[in-house]
Amino acid sequence: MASFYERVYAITRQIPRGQVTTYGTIAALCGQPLASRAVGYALRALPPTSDVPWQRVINKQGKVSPRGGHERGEAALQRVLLEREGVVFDADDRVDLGRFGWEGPAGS
DNA sequence: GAGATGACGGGCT
DNA sequence: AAGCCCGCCATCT
Repeated sequence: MASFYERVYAITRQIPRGQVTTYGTIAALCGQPLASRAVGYALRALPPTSDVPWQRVINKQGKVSPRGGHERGEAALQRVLLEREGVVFDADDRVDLGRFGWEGPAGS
C-alpha cells in the first residue's frame, strides 16, 4: 500500500485544469472521508514546484486555506494560479464550487 | 509508544 | 455573521 501521501497526490493529479476540489472530497476519494486534515497535512509538505496541482485544492468554504506564516505568499500564489486556469474568485475571494467544483473521476 | 500538530469540517454559542 | 470547540486522521517530535 502506498502511503496516504502518495494516494492524496495521485488524486490531486487527476483534478482537471480549471477546476477545484475540497480536502474533504479528496479524503473521500482516498476512502477516508474524515481524513480531511490529513489531506492538508500531505499537501503542506508538497513543494510549489511539484507536478501536483495542489493549487486546485481548497476548503469547503470555497476559499484558499490560510496556512500559518505564509510569508512567501503561497496563498496569494494559489489564487493567481487558479485565475490563470480560468477559475473565478468573487468579491470575498471565494470560488463557486457549484461551478468549478470537481467531485471526482465519476462525477463527470 | 505517547503527546502534540495542522493547507479541515461540522456544530454550537 | 463571526468565533470557539470538538472530533477525525496521518505524520512528526
